[in-house]
Amino acid sequence: MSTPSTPPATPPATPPTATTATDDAPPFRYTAKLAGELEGKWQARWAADETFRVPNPGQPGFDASRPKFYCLDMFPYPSGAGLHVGHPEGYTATDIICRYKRMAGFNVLHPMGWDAFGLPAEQYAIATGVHPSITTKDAINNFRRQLQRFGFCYDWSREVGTIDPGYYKWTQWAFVKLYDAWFDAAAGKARPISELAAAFEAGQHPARFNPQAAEISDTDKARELGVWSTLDAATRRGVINSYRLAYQGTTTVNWCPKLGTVLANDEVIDGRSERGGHPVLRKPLKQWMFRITAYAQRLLDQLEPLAWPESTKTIQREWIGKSEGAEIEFRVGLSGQTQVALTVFTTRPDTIFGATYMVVAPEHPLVEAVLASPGARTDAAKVIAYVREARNASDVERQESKEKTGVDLGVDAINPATGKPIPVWVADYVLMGYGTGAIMAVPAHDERDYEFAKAFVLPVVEVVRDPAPPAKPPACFAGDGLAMNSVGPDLDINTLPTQQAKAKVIDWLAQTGRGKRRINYKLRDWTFSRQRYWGEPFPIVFDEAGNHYPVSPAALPVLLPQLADYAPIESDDPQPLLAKAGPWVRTTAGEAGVDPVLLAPSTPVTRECNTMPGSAGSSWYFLRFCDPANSAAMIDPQAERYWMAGGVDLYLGGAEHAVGHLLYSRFWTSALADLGVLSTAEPFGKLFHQGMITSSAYQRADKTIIATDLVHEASEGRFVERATGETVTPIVTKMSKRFKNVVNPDEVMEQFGADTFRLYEMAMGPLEASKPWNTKDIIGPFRFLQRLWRSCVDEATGTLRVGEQPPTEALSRLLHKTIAGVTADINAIALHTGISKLIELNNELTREVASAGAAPRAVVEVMVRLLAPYAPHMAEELWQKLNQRGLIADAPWPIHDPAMLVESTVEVPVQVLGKIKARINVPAGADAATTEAMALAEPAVRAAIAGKPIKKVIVVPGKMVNILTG
RNA sequence: GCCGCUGUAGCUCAGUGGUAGAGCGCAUCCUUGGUAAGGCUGAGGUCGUGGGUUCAAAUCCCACCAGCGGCUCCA
Repeated sequence: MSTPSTPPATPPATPPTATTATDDAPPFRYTAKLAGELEGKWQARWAADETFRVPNPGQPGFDASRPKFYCLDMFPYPSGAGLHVGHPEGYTATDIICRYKRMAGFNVLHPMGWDAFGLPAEQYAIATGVHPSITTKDAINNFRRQLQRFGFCYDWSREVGTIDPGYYKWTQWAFVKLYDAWFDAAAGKARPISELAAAFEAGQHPARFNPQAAEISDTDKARELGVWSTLDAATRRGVINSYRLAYQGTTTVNWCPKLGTVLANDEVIDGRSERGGHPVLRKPLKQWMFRITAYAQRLLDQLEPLAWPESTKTIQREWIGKSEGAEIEFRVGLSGQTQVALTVFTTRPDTIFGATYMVVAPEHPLVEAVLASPGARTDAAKVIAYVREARNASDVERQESKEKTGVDLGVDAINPATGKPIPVWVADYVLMGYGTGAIMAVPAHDERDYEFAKAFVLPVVEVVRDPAPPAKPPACFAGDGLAMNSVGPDLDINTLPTQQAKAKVIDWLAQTGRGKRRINYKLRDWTFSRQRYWGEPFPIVFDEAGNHYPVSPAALPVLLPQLADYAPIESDDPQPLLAKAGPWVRTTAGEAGVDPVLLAPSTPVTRECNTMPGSAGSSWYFLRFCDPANSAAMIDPQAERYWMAGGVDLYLGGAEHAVGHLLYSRFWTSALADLGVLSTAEPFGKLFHQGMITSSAYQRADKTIIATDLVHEASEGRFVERATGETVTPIVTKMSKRFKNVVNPDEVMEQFGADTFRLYEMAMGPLEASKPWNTKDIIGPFRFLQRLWRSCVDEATGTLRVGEQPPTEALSRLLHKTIAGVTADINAIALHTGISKLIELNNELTREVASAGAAPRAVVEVMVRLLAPYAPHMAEELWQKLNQRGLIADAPWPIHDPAMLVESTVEVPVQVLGKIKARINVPAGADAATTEAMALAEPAVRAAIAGKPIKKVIVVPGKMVNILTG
């Protein structure tokens, strides 16, 4: 027997009169209009109450008894086009998780900010003259408005933007911190540069250039410098600089003339810029670089325990690209008696007896040495022509053909193992940027060397035997095996397995001074200069001799100067745009804020005119969210220790940042932790990638994609291009303005409301999968919300329609099953299956409403809380109607009763010879004998057995019975 | 070429050895003062293909096919 509920405590002020559907709809049906009203109402309430503001330790209202949960979204670049439907996918997921965590009793840090430096605003400025800060701020305001429309539970009091001077002050500060630091290989961590200088002074550290420095030549590295105090100032400065984590190096960079800037390797795809697809050239340029390579091993080791997708960890490992092997020195004879050393890196020192020739990269210094002092066979003209052509080739051209090309340098090296001469070639399949830029070629056991040897008819000597050769042995065996043909004057590794052979060769190399064990990494130092305007200025000035000095922390930030125009400087050589700001560029040490101890205040200096790349501000923003307004420090240590303990608890964003942003952030965090700024070296304890939301488009026969508005459906399922009449194939692909298949979230919310939008995007499929947007499917989640609303609310009066009667046993069981399921699903980030469970619960509830006349209050009070993370606005409204105090956002998360999950009887299928013949209901927990007896008593089973002898009966209690007959 | 992921109803996806499921779509009927709607009922599946293991395979193993993503001369 149900009792009518009391009227709601707070009836809506004005009943909705119209709907998008019809004017005849009941006044309190859940329509887009009603949804919009509820959503506005609750968003205003959350904002007014500062519901989602979370205090730091030590601040009023901080509850130390609650565990912390730091949930971070990758902050967006606020483009002028506004949000697309891909943004809210991840943001909705984290919002659901954060709302659940709040209800489950956590202190939740869930911030949002803006990655706002970047090229698009600057290109707009070039075209229109509008300052990038204006367009960027407009875009930010639009993004914020759109995000707030979704009802996300961000703590907006913590909002930061990388373009705020109060923010980039600390980006610059971090740069100086790394500039004033070196990596102590012995300690395995970064230390202040002053400690290195002191160690040099005290003679505790040998006075020499950093042997790991990429920017220092081998000859400088080999120099014995002697006693530190006897060195001249320039040498000492050069030595110190070679250790700094931020240094100036002249490297071949990816110069994009069209964008007027240098790009990082991960910003270049197939020789073209990731942004815009413009051609990229390789040019030598003096750049600020970060010595991230010093951290290669740390970045590998620290990666292991992280709760990241295994695929992303693999990508990072491969990007760092550790390979273990040996460095081997070969003597090369030039003209006359001249000999030079040629050092190679190899992972297969065990194949040294099979090294029948050598190859150097076109950029290798040996090429110049040979041309200066040619051998008897040297064809200088041919070498020069080849090297010139190879050097001028862009990356695209080099990759176009894998045909092996090369030229004999006409000189010989001595294979140290055999003592025999082998020719030295130059070829572009050897890359200057990897290892030493030179290889010993072992054509019998390396595919590339084999192809080259085949093309130029060079000898192939087998030195490794495949212990288990396949039926069709390949021409070239690159695996591990047993050494053969490997005896020389003073080394014999015959019959040794590859691993042992490697060890023995390395020992021999070390003993005879011809080489040593070496670990090589693919990872390169991080190019940190850009020649653009809209980025952080470097806190660096140069004296007239070109020496660099940091701006002292007290003088930060170095503000961006105003420019009259933002067009790139027309020049064959890369030129930074800030060079246009003459009066800003030419200043004095005192005005720039250089420490007077370093440089007298009156000294004329010029400022660094490059700016930092977009990845500067994003390498540490997760730290600033912990303490966004601090003007005295990058981050308060207490706040950092609290929120960053174990790293961010959940970091959600696209997989496209697997190596760029995620690696850079790890490097900054590790280095800043080494230097005592942070307590945690790894920024992101748990990482999750959401999939891309795709959309439909059409593809021509030649695989090009055509915009949706240029196609029509000629007949059922057949699509043709209007202009040509050519048949096109419907496909799913990423959303793009070009394909005219972009969905605007504002319009969707206008039609259905934010709760429906959130539900739809989550119900599309697993968060990590890429999923096509189907506008016609949105009605599904909308109807679910409508039905749920109707289960609880009288559509004619808007009053609650719940009864105080106890729920039926079945509904009660389902309710507890749903609590357990939804909770487990949220914890597992399986948000789509959680929605299904809520739909099923509501379906059962609808049946109960139909029979009893009202929904049991006990069920509704739980169901609404389960709904709250997904559809927070409707949940708040129903919570209020249920006459509950306070916000549902602060309500406790329901806990299920495990006893209610135990079924009293279970249905068990009975198979005869593996085919299901009947289903029987047995008491839960019935043993095998009972189950078997019940199965054999079932008439349909007896019929299937048909009197045949029973050979065996398999019973899995509670699961199934299988009867095998003879 | 290498690595990874995916392949289940028309569509999008759950289901990790033991009864093939959900939402949307589709069909039938009901309601026609809830109607760009609600409800009832239903159809629809060689679980990519082939082999193997097992009493039993969508699920485990092997091979192959297709699609998607990443890397790509890394010595």
